[in-house]
Amino acid sequence: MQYRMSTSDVLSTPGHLTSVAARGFARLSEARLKPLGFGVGTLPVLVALEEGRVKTQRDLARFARIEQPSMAQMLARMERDGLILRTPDPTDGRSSRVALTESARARLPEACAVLSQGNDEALAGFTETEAEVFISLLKRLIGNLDQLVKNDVGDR
Amino acid sequence: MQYRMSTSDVLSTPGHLTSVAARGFARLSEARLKPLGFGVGTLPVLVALEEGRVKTQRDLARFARIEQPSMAQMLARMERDGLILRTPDPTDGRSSRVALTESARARLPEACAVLSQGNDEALAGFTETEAEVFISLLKRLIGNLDQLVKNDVGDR
DNA sequence: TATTTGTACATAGTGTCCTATGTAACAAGT
DNA sequence: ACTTGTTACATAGGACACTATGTACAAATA
Repeated sequence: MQYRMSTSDVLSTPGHLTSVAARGFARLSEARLKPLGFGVGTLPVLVALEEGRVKTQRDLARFARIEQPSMAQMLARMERDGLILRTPDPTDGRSSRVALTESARARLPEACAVLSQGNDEALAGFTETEAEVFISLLKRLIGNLDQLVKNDVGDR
Repeated sequence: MQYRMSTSDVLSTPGHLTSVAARGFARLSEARLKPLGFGVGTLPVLVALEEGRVKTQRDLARFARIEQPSMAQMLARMERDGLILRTPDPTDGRSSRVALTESARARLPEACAVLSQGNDEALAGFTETEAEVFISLLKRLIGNLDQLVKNDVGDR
């Protein structure tokens, strides 16, 4: 389309704007979750584990949409911080079963409330429809990006 | 609003979705900029410097919307990689003037084209209006987040 | 059964961003 | 001129993500 990109343009790019928005969310959530002893990246893992449907590192990574090494590192931090426990899987010698600690389980509802609250505040001034449209467009965008990344990066 | 957050909910949260989208953009751009010798985070800096209006670390940080230490680290990497040069500011002993190297300036237009192309592809299937609406909602969201972060984190 | 292929995880190294804190230079007010 | 406050940057340390690569176990196949 446009082979030239000026100062004003870069800042209005979807790529840059989503980055700014994501970092805003992260900073806010970080600040609010810290008193509860959680980090931003841990929440998807905690919620997935709470229901007990997901137990392995592989499934957690797919659920949270991060790569396997990122999840490995995340679980290491979470284990260090007493949020999870890992026990060897009896049926598969390569794998571990991940479980929430009682302490983490106890604090989780509060964290979810805080996060939910933050999302609502971030959407202040949005009508119900606007919020829905925004989410729907975001999901379509993500679908496109998934395809592009798959082709470009040569994943899987 | 809702004090309970189930497995399905977390994934549809604006916070999580923007994070996924931002990482998708980053991975894609990363892969495409790498052959040109640029990283994702460098582009805002390069574009700002190209026009010559912004020269100091402080202004670059404000422009790219990252914190000062992040920009310091970024400039260090860019200097290491031969993208920029720093010369002491004659009028202010604390500050440095940052300038593009010729090599970086030469490769910049190609990088901008690549980035612009990626943004277009990410918006595939979006009507013109949808794209505009999306950007506009994103900006409003960012405005809200800025306020929230300012209050919560206690910036400045 | 032996070999090959695939899967789950670990490790190493890096990029990008953050907060917290220190230091040196400038600017203002007394 | 001197103190005080502000500003620009540096440094330390950590979170969270990625790619690239190695290893051990499982599954499939010859």
